[in-house]
Amino acid sequence: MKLENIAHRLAELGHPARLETFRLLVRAGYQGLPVKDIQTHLGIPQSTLSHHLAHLMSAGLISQTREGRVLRCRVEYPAIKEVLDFLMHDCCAGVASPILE
Amino acid sequence: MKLENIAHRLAELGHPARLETFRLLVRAGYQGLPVKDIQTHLGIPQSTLSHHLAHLMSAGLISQTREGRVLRCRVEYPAIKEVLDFLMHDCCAGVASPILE
DNA sequence: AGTATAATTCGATTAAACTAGAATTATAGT
DNA sequence: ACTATAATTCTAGTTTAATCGAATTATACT
Repeated sequence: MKLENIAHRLAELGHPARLETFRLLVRAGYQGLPVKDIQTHLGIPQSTLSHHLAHLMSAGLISQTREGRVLRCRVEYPAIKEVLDFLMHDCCAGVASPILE
Repeated sequence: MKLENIAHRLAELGHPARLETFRLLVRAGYQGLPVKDIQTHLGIPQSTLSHHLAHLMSAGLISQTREGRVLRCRVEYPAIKEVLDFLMHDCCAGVASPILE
């Protein structure tokens, strides 16, 4: 995993609306959430949310599957795991102790 | 720790030059690195790097101490630990297994 | 005092992100 | 076919980030 890709994912998580969305989706687990439900929780316009979801998609942090009229969003766990692995291992190699203390 | 602050830190880490800088500083450990050394590693103009360092400072991710003409930069470990804790616990509460598998 | 080095701040430009209303697409139900 | 709902895409305005040369500040050395 290239540093640029990790930076991209961190940047996409680095917006309050997107981080809140991501947290909601993580808490929703495997079943995920429809876009509408996310919008209800965040209370922002559809077009703005759609734009943020496109950002999270572009970084591979979430996926979407259509179920009739509903688009269901889910966390892409391997993607967030790569980010965590980078921060914990590649990035912090050899100095784990100050992090973990 | 408020979600907005975590988002701010993630956003500041979400730039290749800054993430590379942060990785260098983590690897340098407690002794940190002078700005000059970081600049040599990254190969970008001083003013651009200074701007990125100010960003990392604003998020509390690094600190700087002057030693004569040299400004030494260090990782603020508690700050990055809060980010990791958020991603691992607050954000991923109750669904640790898909992350850890 | 004069010179050199480290690093920031200033200033200006370019590029990208954010926001959201309006229009559009896609699907479901009657 | 018509209507309603879910969601995106279009379009445009505003704001913020990124870049970097030039000027400035701060310190050290001789």
